[in-house]
Amino acid sequence: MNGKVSLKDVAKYLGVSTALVSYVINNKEKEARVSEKMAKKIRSAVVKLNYQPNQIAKSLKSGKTNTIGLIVADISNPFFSSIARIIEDEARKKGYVVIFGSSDESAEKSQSLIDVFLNRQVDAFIIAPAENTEKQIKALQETGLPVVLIDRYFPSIQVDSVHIDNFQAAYKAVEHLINNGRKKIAMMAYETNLPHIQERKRGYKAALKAHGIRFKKEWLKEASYQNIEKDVADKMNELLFPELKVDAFFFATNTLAVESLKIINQSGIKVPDDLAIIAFDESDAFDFFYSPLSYVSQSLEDMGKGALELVTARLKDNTRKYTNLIIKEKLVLRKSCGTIIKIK
Amino acid sequence: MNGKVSLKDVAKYLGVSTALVSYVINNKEKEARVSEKMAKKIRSAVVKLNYQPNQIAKSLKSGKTNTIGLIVADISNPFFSSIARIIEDEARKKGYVVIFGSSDESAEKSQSLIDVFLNRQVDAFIIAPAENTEKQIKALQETGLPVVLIDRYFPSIQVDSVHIDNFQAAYKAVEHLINNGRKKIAMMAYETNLPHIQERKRGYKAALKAHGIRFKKEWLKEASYQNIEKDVADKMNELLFPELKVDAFFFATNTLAVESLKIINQSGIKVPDDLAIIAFDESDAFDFFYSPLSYVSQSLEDMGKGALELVTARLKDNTRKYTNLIIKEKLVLRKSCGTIIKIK
DNA sequence: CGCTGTAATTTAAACGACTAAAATATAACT
DNA sequence: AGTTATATTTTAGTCGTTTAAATTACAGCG
Repeated sequence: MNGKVSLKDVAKYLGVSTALVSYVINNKEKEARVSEKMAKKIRSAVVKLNYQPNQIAKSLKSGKTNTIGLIVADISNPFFSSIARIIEDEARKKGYVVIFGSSDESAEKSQSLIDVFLNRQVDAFIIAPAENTEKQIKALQETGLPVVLIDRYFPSIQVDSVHIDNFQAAYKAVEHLINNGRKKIAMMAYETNLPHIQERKRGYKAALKAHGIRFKKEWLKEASYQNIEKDVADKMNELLFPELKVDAFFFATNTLAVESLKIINQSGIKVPDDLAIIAFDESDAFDFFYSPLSYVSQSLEDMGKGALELVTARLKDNTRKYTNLIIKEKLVLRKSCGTIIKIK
Repeated sequence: MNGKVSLKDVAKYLGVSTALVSYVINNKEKEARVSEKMAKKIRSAVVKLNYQPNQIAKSLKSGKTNTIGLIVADISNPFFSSIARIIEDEARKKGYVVIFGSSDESAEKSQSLIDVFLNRQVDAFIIAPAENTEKQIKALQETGLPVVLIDRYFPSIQVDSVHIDNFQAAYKAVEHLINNGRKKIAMMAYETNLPHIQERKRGYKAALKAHGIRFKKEWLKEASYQNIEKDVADKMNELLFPELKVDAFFFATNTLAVESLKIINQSGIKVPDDLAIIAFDESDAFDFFYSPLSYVSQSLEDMGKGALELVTARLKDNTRKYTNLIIKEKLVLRKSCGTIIKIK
């Protein structure tokens, strides 16, 4: 049946000890002073028997599984699956395998995933943390395992992370709307205390203020992650009906944007004439919306590669100081903002 | 540092043997006749010391890793990441963890992923197989591990699989175009011998034939996966310029459709007036294209759940006969086909 | 008190690899 | 031949768990 060939089988086949075979397989012949011809014999037996080392056994001995645990909000969201793809590629290049899980923005699921991965003895974690998981992350770090946060972060704890400057990105996006002559600018965000969203809100408000626009409470709409479809519809409608109360919209994430665009599409409102739009992240929907969306683009490649680098750096030296790798964002401008109205 | 508590630690703490602790932890007190009060003592020590079993060690002993290897063409494609999400959820419910990899439609990458996963001792494979990997799949099966193919399949080998009836789905899609009065219907497919694509082509041709339309070779366009952007652009242009040579298009996958829509968007061609469209799978792009696309929808939920069921069924009984689980597809009709012209 | 039967616990081997240390073989010198 | 040095190979313990088999403890009984 399961003709799994073990080290012992190879040794038995040749009538030698397993130690010899192990040395040769791991290219330790020099240190272990294995004779040339024995090494040759072993190598050919390994090929002939098609011996494949059992990683589980190796892991037990070495304490290393060469596995990275990846936790994101939802792997089916293209933003995360694209990152996952990059992390997967980079990880494999370095001999790692990735196991993944989706937290659905729930602290409980997050903890349960962490526990499962811990029991599986992953060597490191890459996490886009959910709300209220600071303590989890802190505790996880105290196990001594490398933990790298992506996309989101917690200023309150010392931990490696990769993310953009969300304040600045939001500021620039909103400023662009203002420079295009918009004065009543709404924002759709998540109802969350996650710092990256808070920063985006802060950037939004700061841009308004810097340009002498008085922020109005009713401009800032927040949807809950668990109930996004209904929430977005309700909140959007508050601003769109009975009459359009704003002249621009800033969407804090791609999902929020996509959901909102559905409402806008049904509403008869004209983008960018009646309403200018700028969003966060990317989506096929942004390209195919009748007035292609401007958006803040984050380099997922930089994020994924950065995360892997931080992981490997810490695996090498767990005493190094924590790094917040800030990747740069980019404003991609298209039709949805209208043309720039020069401000003298 | 890594204050990992082992069975032995718990045993030492209580001054008993590891066997006792193991029995209690695994709820084998009855069979092993562990005394009530010893069981209680052990349980509380386990809690107090926060003992977490080392899955690696368990796996070595049991030969089971409770891990499923998932191989798809590209995890960043929403079609696959959505399936991955469902498989992940189902797997975790059953105590499994998922490790994944993207083959990029390359037989070599596929083999290398299989090898990596084999060495990791995964308990089962779920694979959307790449072109020319029949032998790999066959060989993999011969190891005795459960293998379930999703989305794609190989009639030439006996293996569990979950997929739609691609012939029928394509047939119905194309027939719908014909019923809407279209007569010159093109298809964009992949340049591949993968049976599911072949079936879609066969369905396309059969539908034409059944309705008395003579298939023209130049209507069937094929793009290579590796060079999709350029290929799609070139092939589309052949049919769109200098003048539009067809009145409808059938796209064999979501990616092909999205790439093609980009060309159509630039071309000034009107959908559905000049050109009717029907596609496969789903995409945000289909919803936001100015003339929302009709498409063949596959239930990814059924596919993912079905795959897990086949896996677990075979884990239970490896002698059961192979099952091809055919899930049903659904034609979602929207603007891109125009209105139905009744055929008396 | 010695015997027996059952209850409770421990021992020890095993999973498959790695590796320090011990053992043996071979060669090189007196 | 005996000694020593060097080359080569084997032994045995370990990682953390499981579990069949062996051992020990204890209660009941004549």
